[in-house]
Order: sequence, then structure tokens, then C-alpha cells
Amino acid sequence: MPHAPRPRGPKPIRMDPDRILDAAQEVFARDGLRAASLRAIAKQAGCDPALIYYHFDSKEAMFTALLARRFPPILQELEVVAAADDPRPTALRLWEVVRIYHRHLKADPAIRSLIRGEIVRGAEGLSDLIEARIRPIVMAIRSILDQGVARGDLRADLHTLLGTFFLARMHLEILDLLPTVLPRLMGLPHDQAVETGLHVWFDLYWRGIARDPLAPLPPLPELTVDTPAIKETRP
Amino acid sequence: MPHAPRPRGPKPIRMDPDRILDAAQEVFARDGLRAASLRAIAKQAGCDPALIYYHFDSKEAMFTALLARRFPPILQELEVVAAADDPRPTALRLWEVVRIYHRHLKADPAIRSLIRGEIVRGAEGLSDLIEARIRPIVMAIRSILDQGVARGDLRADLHTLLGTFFLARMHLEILDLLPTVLPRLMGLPHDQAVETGLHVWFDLYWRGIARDPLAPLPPLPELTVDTPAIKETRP
DNA sequence: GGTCCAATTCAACGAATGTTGAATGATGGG
DNA sequence: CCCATCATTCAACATTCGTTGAATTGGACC
Repeated sequence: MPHAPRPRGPKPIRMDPDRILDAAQEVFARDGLRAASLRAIAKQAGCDPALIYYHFDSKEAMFTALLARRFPPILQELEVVAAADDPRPTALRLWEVVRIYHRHLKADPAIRSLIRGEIVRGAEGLSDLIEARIRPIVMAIRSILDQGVARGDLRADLHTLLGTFFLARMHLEILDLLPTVLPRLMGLPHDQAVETGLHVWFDLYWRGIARDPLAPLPPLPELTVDTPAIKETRP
Repeated sequence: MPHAPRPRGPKPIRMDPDRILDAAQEVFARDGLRAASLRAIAKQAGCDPALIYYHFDSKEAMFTALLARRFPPILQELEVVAAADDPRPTALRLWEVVRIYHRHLKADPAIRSLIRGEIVRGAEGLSDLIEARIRPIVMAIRSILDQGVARGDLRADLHTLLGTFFLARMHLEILDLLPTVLPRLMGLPHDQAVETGLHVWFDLYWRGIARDPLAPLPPLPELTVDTPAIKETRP
């Protein structure tokens, strides 16, 4: 018995390409770039796989679009903190970097793994796209370290580029691995793992780069500020 | 015109399963676990894909065998350094850990990416196999940190488990990412990237964990000792 | 020299993937 | 009301993948 012929044309609800990107982000986060299939993304978005090709050129183009949506806000916030006339002590500015990173990347394992994977794979020449996105971010953080050296807060022989690499990468490693590793190796519950890890890490890192390692850190603001007003409401 | 019928039976040279593992390691290193195909591994080993199934149960079994071949030697060397009666200063023992890690994992991006990938993916419960291999290694390194605290070399409030995580993970991040990132962001040539990164990192790390961060590090032995006698000669 | 086993290859299967072309319905302007 | 354009779906394509069963051969042993 043949079913009633399915209606072909458009659904009553138009599909916003941003909705597809949301779905892609979610599936990428769960399965990784390579393993995430277009069919899974389409299912998540509630549409046909072919529709994705109407809005995007290819799977890779979706990745590009995801980057374009994700990076500029991060860079914008970082550049505020990195402004040369920011009067706050270097430790606080660096902690602010950690907080910005955290707010934007904590809930998005897809972007984290995509970027890292792309860098690892592209040994020959990391894709220009990624480099164009990452370089300004690195430079913003690095300039805070440079200013810290100039102001006498940080040790004079600090390798500021590597210092940037260490700060940012370990943050992402903590996000990616500690929630799995720490509960298994000790009893720490899932949520505390990342928070604890980041605080211990920042304390260690600061001692490593400060001109006066034994001076106590100033009180650090909470990692994430709850903004209960803004909720994800999607019609 | 049909070619001469290919000989079916065994080649004159028997295929050592270790040869297949070598090939798998190489292809895994190049393409990653998921993307590496059995056909590519078979080609690299110079045999038919089906032969792999004669020697191993599945693709995953090859991974298991790779781990079993790789980890015990690392653990064995680490446990020598971690012996409680080792009289060397803590800084030197930790640098020895770095050197051991380096010797065994530097040339093997496959293992590095496999382990990390497995941990990231297995958020629910990192595969027991991996945990069984990793836990003793973590504990060996951690015991050096614990002894360092007890001896008064390291700060009393050191979180030794996270300290282990930081040391080992950043080492692997340096191996995986710096050769690609550093030459792109500055002029540093490929080979120096890892060596420079590791020295700067260890210096920063030591300041972060030492009881007296400003005391200079003792002279550190070279990262890798050339052993020109042992060459990879395969008939 | 015959027989058996271990090692190897060939060919194919079913499933999944990225992608495309044609068909179809809705929407809005004239 | 008609028609063009847009958004969507269906069905299929070619590839690739992990895996398997049958066929084949070399060597060891009697």
C-alpha cells in the first residue's frame, strides 16, 4: 500500500540558514568534523540533506561560515582588554582573557576540535582561513604580555609568543580533557573539574611569567557571570 | 588482453604482524585513526587488506595492539625515575620525565592523536583500555611531584594531579602544534620550534611549581641523546 | 611423493558518505 | 489569475569504507 505521496515543496516554515548552522555546530560538537555527516546535520536541523546544498556550497563552506560567525565577537572583546591604555594590573587583564575565552568557547567543543584538528592536519601550511582568524587573536593576547613586560609586571625575559600559546592552549586542553580525565582519576565531580583546573592553572601560569612570582594574585572575578536575562529563546 | 593470473598463495616473504603494525602506525600518524583506511594501511604494508583480518580481529584491535607495544617501555622508564630513593633534585627528575616522554612520543603523532581523541570522544567513560594504560603513567609522574613537595623542593600547596596533567599535556601540545604554528607566526624554523618550546615551557612550569621560583634551574641534559649505533635497518 | 595447515589473495557485500539533478509546492508581482 | 522565482524534497549517483567467504598456494611433515 503506497503511502500518500509526500508533499514536495517548501514546508510552511522557512528554514533560516542560521538554524542549519546551529545544527551543524551541535553535530560537529558531538561527532567531530570528519565524522559528522550531512544527513545527521540535516536531521538535527529538521530538513533534507539536499537543502543544505541550497544554502551552502559544501560541508567545508559550513565550517567556514561557522568560523565567521564565531571569531569576530571574541576578537572584539579581546581587543578591548588589550588596549594599550588599559590601566588594570596585568594579572587581571590576563584573567579577563581567560574569562573571554571561557565564555565563548566553553560550550562549543566543535570549534575547539575543528581548529586544533585543522592545525594538526595542515602541517604543510595551516589553512589560510584559520590563520587569518587566529593570528589577530594571538596578537591581541600577546600584546597584553608585551605591555606587561614593559610595565614591569612580567619577567623581562618572557617569551611572549610562547607565553600566549601556553595560556590559550592549556585553557582549551582543560576544557576538552579535564571533564573526562579528572573524574576518572580522582573523585572530582564533572562541573568542578574545569573550574578547579582553570584556577590552579592560572595560578601556576602567573607564577611562571610574573616578575615577582611570590606576590599574591589580586582577587579574581568569577569565571562566568550569570546573565539570566538573556535566554536562548527560539520561536 | 587479460594479464597473467596473479599468484594467489603466500608471497615468498612472510608478513610479520609487526610489519603491519608499523604500517598502521605510519598511516594513523598521517591520517588520524578515523580517516586511516585499512586499504591504505595494507598498501603501506605491501599486502592485501584481507590479510590484516587474518592477523588482527578488526581495526580497533590493531589500535589495541599498538598501545600494547608502545606503553610498557614508557612506563618502565618512568618508574625508574619515580623510585622513591632517587636522590636527584626534583627539577632534574622532572626534566628526565620530559626527556622520556620526548624520546618515545616525539616521532609518533599517531599515538598522541589517538589517545587524545579517545579521551575527548569518550566523555561518558574513557575507554577502560586507555585508562589502564594511562593511569600508571600519570601516577608515576605524580609521585615525583608528591616526593618533591615532601622534600621541600616544590610549593606545599601544589595540586600534584593537575601539575602532572599540565606537564604532560603541554608537552604533547608543543609536539603537535608548535611545528605548524610557530613557523607561521614567526620565522622560527621547524626543528627549533619544538626544542625551544619545550625549554621555555619547562622554565615557566618550574617557576610555577617550585617552592623557590627564583632559584635558577640546574643545567639540563640535552633533550635527545643521539644513539647513532641503533639504526632502523629492515631487510 | 602425498597431505594438511598456515598464510595470502581475490572478489564481493552492505552500509554510509558527499553531492547532484529533477521534480514539486509555495509565494509574490503583474 | 498567471507566471516566474524561490525554497524544499526525493531519488539516485559514484565512492569509499570495514569486513567476509571462498579460492589458492607454499611449505612442513609423514
